[in-house]
Amino acid sequence: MRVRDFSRPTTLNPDRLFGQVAQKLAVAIISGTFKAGELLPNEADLKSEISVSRTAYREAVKYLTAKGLVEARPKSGTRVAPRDGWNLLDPDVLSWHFEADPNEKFIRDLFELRSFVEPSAARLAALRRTPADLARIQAGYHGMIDNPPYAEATIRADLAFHEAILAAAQNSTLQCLASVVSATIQWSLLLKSGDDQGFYVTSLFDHERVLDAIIQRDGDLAAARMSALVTDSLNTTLTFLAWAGQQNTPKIA
Amino acid sequence: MRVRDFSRPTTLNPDRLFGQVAQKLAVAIISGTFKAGELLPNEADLKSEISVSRTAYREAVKYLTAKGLVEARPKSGTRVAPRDGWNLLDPDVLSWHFEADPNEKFIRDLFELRSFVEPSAARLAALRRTPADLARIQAGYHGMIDNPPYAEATIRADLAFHEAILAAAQNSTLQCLASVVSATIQWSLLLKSGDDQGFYVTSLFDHERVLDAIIQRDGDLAAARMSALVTDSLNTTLTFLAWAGQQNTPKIA
DNA sequence: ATCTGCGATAAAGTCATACGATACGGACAG
DNA sequence: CTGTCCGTATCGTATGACTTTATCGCAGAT
Repeated sequence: MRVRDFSRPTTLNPDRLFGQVAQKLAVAIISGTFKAGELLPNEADLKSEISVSRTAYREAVKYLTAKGLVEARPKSGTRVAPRDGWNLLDPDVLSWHFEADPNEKFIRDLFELRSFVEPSAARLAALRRTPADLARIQAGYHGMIDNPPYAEATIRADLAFHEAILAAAQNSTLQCLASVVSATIQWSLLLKSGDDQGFYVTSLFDHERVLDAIIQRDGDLAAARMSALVTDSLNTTLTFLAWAGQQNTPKIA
Repeated sequence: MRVRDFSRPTTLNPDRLFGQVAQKLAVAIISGTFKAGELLPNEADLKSEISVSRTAYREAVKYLTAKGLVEARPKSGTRVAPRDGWNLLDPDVLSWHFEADPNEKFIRDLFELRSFVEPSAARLAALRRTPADLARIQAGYHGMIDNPPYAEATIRADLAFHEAILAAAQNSTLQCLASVVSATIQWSLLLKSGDDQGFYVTSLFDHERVLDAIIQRDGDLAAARMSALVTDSLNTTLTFLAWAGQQNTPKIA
């Protein structure tokens, strides 16, 4: 399931060697290749898998430790942490999920969280937006309608639209959830690519209505419309997930 | 402002050397000792501050990199990242904030986010709770009323109460926000310690009403009552913040 | 036979050193 | 004053040795 990831820059640098190792390990953990037990014998993996120095390996492990994926203890080895210890909201962790098979439960959870947060964020954005904020939001919207459906530029504009709304809410912690919103958007676009155009025009209309409410500075309206947008997005995504679930073996965690 | 931190176990191990270095650096960054520019000359800090090997130092930096606090570039040095790049929702990052002076804007932001998320979580908890979930929630509540006000056991029970509700919502991403809820609770308890008892009984009553709604499996009621609980908690905290702001110099970022 | 305690051991943690890559900045020449 | 070049500072990576720690097994005692 290797797919294009349009996430805003994560903290991990894939150019660096340790970054590649971290990514490789992380994807293996998230995919379930490594369960929640003991894992990779340090030196063995070091020498065999990819010839990499202990330094690079250890720094990769530290990176994963910081995100709660693994926990290393002096004697028992480096274990994969239980899933409820992972920082699922971390941009890197979210991004790594795109490299693994879609986890329906997880995607539903993300949408659910988004449905709690983003309408409220839209309300605040309508009330607190600065002229610069509004310009960013409008730029995102225009980027969506000025580009062909499902084009990379369109997706980027979509993400920019939602990020701009979160930024306009003037709440630093809400901005940290931008990666959650980005992730759900990307999942929905990815999963329903090649689908009919009905969903697409609906989505555009939903965005326009949100933008309109924010322009009017109508908080409640913005929240309601953003709520509708998220619901629509979720429904189309679920439609595909249900369809895909019937196709092959439904391996839902 | 060093205070007792009752957070659930973070991923950082303070027993390890690199963990102490990471904590030290992180607090310095969050406190604003290091701004968003160049920072600590590697070797100089290495040799002077605390005699620590390059390995420990580098792994500490990698840990902070993973949380978005710093970004190291091959030549220009290790810079402190701009604040909007920090993973403010990370348990460690939240925890480190307790070591710095209270940042009113940040605390307000945390409460705002909590007010968006926790009522919805309470609604789900009322609808999806298992018997085990309910037992956990009730255990938390009883821990609050069976212990003296502001005792450590009471605070732990308070945190457990809210964590149990988040867990009962059966949404893994909501559980990741438990640290946000914990942080706001601790800020409110910390800031208004030594205050009058009125707030305390109000808080207990708020909790009881939430529990009652969850027992009744009334989602809307649970959401409304949790919303009231958060509002009350925020108001008492703001009361103190405003009062404290008049006392000494209001250095609010 | 079960429990207790101590030591061997394995793995992570830490330290020291070395070399390579790179970007910043200053020196020198035009 | 400007442009080029080289030195240097700093991070990235590699390697080897030593230390700390916690687990496991063995031995002894109850």
